[in-house]
Amino acid sequence: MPAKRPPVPLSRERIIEAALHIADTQGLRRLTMRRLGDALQVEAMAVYHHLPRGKEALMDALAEHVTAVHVEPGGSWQDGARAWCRASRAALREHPGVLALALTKPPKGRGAIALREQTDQLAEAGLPDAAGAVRALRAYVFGAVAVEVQRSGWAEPAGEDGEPWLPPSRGGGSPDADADFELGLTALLTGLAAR
Amino acid sequence: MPAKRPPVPLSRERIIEAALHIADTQGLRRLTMRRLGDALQVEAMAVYHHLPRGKEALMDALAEHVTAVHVEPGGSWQDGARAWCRASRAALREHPGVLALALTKPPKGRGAIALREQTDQLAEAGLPDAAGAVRALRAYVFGAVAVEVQRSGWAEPAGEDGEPWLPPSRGGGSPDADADFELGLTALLTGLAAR
DNA sequence: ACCTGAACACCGTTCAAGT
DNA sequence: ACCTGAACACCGTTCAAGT
Repeated sequence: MPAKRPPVPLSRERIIEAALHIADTQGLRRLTMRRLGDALQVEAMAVYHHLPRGKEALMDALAEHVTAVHVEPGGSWQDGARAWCRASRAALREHPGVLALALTKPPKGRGAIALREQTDQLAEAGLPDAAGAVRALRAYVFGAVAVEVQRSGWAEPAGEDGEPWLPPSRGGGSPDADADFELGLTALLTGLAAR
Repeated sequence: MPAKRPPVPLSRERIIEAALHIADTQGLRRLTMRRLGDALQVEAMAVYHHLPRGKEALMDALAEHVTAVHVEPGGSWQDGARAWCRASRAALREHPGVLALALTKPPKGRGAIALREQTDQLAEAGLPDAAGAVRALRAYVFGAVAVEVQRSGWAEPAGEDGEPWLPPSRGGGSPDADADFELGLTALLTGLAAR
């Protein structure tokens, strides 16, 4: 006979993981404290012990999770910028259910830190206006992913009534979306170099 | 003594207008059928008569409102594209409360029509891959506005407890945001011409 | 320290009923 | 045709209580 209490205790990580799964799978509007509790085999109120500000804290944590991207420093600033943009795109695409939060919530916590880190790395690699560049790169990635995810048909009725959604394709994007992204990214880097 | 019934009858337009005001002013999460009813001096249930699919239809209508942008056809395709991007940016900036919907919901209804119209206008003006161009332009505008609105501090606690929010600045953006937008737009148009 | 149960105010939506 | 009132299932959050 199984124990009534969850075998592994609750944690911030497990809560976020479960929340991401619900959002990606059923949509943000169906991510509910009670449903989240169910998924974790716990009463909804247990979540408040790990995320004291409740649902608002959960939303912040989700945006942070998908937005706090790091890459190794080496190489030219172009290499660094390219790697960071690719990684950011991948992170956002992986969790379309919380894209609205990522595009909309101002960076906080680990997300804000990652931003400063990337700015420093680009400056270190010799780029003059690193802050402006990070702004432009972020805007590029945001726009590209927003259009990609819109076109992927995510966020639509999901068939008749809440049946789960299949990710657009395994391990990356459709080849033309990838090519578009790389093309625009190269153009943007050229533009930034000419500033 | 005032009449109990609203002097001017409910309509789709008035509902959308009131909903935009609530979303821009208090945030999307506080846009509630009941609050919407209050703002319109009507019971919440009256809204369903004008938007049969209820809140889902309301969300669609809001995204549509802020997304269905038209400009006059004349001039080079560059002129047309530039005008359309400026108008789209202005429309999105005007209603930061529903930006998440606009960036996230696939175009439907008048929004989808406006997209086709703009594609046709660019093709008519001599641009080879007009569909790809509209995709790129849309991505550019989306990303730019997302970063702008994030930086404007909208969507934050709004002070202590739900006090209203002041638009970033009257009649347009901060001058450097405008300059950044124009700079990137010019670069993008150059890139599209070289395809 | 960590989780539960009951409670409260609020939410979306339905449906029959009013005018 | 247009709106209301009452009702239902569900939601976020609190708080005292259990272990």
